[in-house]
Amino acid sequence: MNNKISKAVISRLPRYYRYLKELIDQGVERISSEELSRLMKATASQIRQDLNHFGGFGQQGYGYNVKSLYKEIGKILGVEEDHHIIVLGAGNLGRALVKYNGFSEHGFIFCSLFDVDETLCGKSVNGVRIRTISEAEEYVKTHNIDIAALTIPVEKAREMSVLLYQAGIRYFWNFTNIDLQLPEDAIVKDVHLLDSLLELSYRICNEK
Amino acid sequence: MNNKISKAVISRLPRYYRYLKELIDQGVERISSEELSRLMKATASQIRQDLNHFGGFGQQGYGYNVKSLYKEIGKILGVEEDHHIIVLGAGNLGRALVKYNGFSEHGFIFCSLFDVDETLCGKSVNGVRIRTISEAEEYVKTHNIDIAALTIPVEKAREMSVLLYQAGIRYFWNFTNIDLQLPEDAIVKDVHLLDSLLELSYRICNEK
DNA sequence: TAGATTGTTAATCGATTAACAATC
DNA sequence: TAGATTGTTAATCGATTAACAATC
Repeated sequence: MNNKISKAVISRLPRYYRYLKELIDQGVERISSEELSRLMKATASQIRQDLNHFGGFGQQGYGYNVKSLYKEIGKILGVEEDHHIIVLGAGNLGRALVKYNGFSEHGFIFCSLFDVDETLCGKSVNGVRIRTISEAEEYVKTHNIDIAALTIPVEKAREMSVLLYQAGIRYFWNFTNIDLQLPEDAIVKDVHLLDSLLELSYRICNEK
Repeated sequence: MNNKISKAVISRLPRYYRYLKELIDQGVERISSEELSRLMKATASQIRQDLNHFGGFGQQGYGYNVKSLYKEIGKILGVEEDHHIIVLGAGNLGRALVKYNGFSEHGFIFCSLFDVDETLCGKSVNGVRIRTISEAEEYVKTHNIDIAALTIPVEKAREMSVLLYQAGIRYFWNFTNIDLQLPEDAIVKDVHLLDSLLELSYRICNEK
């Protein structure tokens, strides 16, 4: 089932997932790749190709059952399992992530915040306790943590990403303005906010 | 100079920009595409191709002057011009964006926050005033706004994106969990946080 | 000049789209 | 069965990489 599915395909799965949810909410029971392609502004061909990487979810002459396809993609994306996250940095962004409640319904659980500021230690944000960053290594060694979200300053991020990798973390959600330097088997998902603003800026300046 | 440069190329420019900044900070004066490729984990070929879309910044036998290349890419990205941003939604994420001071050095200026909660009206976040969301349309018509950042709930985002488009906004920084439905000439840069978490989740579940 | 490295063309690779036989 | 639409193979397109002549 899973022989080297390209990043492009994987990155489209959450989008399918979103559109299917919407269709469920609208009470749509079945949909053809053709109809879905019109909604999503993709080609029907691509949709069928993408889905067939994971199995034959459709039925000739009928299309796809919305509910069951939604469920299948959810399974593929792993929303049926819990994922434990720690957040490095209890600044504005780190706290905003923890306060947002939209992640939990897909199995993402914030376990702890960590900050260099010791005066924050012991406080809680949305029920999630803040610890000092020096406790982070020990914490991931003694808890079942899947993902580390990094919302700390660049220099601290360099240091902590390596330290957390050594402690066993392999999945990173990186909000810092650098590329993490980690071994090949670390999976880093970057959210480079400044980069995305700069892309907008490029479009503003070059495409009047 | 500017005949249809692909999105892939444009999306790499901020990254070049970051690495060049770092090299400047380290006091590096010149760099070859070969050296840079090792740093950035790209091919030297790609770097030379990419840069040559915008002009011959290098010199045979020498390489690229770090400072001047940084400056040139900055110009291309438009960091020498100011960009005015409004933020729809004064929730945790909206406030975090406004409070983060790392954008201003590249010309990004937050002009106003807007929220449905009228009790917030008149307050300020990091010196940026909060207004009621019903004032947003009038505000963009009477001020020089380039970018609208959306950090509001889905239903409100659908409504407000159309309204802002009609008021003249063409550039959107979208943090909501939907794809905006706007005419072709609207440029939307999505920051789909849940999508990126789901990609991580996929990797966790499918690549042990 | 010789060496280094670019700018640029050509080759390769991978991803997207088109086409159609299979089948519900 | 006939019509619709998938699953899948083949064709196309675009992006990446390799190669090398140009040139500093």
